[in-house]
Amino acid sequence: MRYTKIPSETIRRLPAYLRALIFLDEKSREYVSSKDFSEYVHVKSPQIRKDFSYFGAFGTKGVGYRIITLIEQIKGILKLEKVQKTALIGAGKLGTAISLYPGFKTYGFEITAIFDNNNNKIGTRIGEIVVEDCWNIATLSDRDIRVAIVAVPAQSAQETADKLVGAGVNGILNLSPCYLAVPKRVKVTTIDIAMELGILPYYA
Amino acid sequence: MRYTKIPSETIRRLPAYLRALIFLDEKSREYVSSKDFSEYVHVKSPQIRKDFSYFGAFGTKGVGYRIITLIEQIKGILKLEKVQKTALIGAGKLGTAISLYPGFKTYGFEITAIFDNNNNKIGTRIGEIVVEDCWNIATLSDRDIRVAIVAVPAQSAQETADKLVGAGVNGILNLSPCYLAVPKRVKVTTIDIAMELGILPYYA
DNA sequence: TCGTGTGAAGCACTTCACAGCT
DNA sequence: AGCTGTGAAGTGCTTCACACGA
Repeated sequence: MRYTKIPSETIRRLPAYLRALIFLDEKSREYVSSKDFSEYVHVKSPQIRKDFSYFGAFGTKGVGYRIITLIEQIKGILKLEKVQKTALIGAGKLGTAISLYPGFKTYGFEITAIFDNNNNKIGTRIGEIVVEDCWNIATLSDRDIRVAIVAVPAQSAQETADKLVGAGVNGILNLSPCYLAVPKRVKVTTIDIAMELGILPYYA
Repeated sequence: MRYTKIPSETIRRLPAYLRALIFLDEKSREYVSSKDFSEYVHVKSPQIRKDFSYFGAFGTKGVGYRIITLIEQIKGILKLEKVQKTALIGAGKLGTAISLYPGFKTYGFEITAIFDNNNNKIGTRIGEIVVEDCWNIATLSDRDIRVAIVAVPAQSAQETADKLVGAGVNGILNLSPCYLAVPKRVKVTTIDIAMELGILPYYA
């Protein structure tokens, strides 16, 4: 099956797989079977085997999958082998919280630039990074930054996205509760915390 | 089709539909056609009609759907008619940012209690709410709070979830990068910002 | 014996296309 | 003429079940 297109649903599961695999690797485990792994990621075992089979067979029958090999494979598919420099736009409460969140390096992301509109914030430090004026976003193309996190108020989100697109960014994680219009070459993922809350009462 | 089970994929789209409908309502629009609405929510028009048909036919042929009626229908299905009191656990940077986020009331959520472990934070105010000790989580059952947002470090997330479950909470929005084990009656939605970033390079 | 790898079957959601109402 | 509502067809993901290898 190595040459078959990987289903998008499989791709969606890969980051969760990766997180669990890194966790297992840190526990010094060498192999994991699809049945055991199922407990960690809450995906049924035939699904896991099917998913792994899409990127080539390399499990050992009777034993399971080698964890380091899986990590390498998944990082390869998701293009996370090398560190991805990431920009953060918005140095408000949410932006600051995010910039200090340690989980990014699990996936190879590193926030290397922070931008804000507010003159009171420009020039201050968050962690070790000096907050820059949003007009500097245009310089991202020269700084090898292709991924950005947008944590600005909804009314300035589209304007920010336009600047990012102009600077050659091709992946945006949007934390504003609004849709962003971007060219097809740019992938946007929007997380609206309030909207995610919205489905809970239905299931309760 | 009124009596058919609504597909879970349709349910997932409803919060986004609701957000767009409220936006249109605020613009004083009365009707919207599936074709127009498609532009706002980026779902194809036959899909929108299908989705709406699951909760009973009430569009007007040649005209479209009455926006207020749609809002009522969707709020009814998602059980968002009345205000949902919501607890926030974790008064750190992320928790504070969330508590000040104005978007919750769009969906009828209102944060009415905040908890933290840190003695320096207990007793202080965030907005108008006094931060309580986490041991008080047990009192939620008497306070008509059934939904909670978990914004604590990963290592204390499971412990927090256990307390919430014990207090009768049946919906948890988990912002920690870890899986929470809960009884079947409890619905958990986990948002891991770093993990969401993880799929961007693949598409870029 | 245990666990992978995979064709085939099953299932669920999406898209189509058009009848029918306004 | 315009747009809804919906069976039917299409599509793609999930699950099954078992042959095969360690």
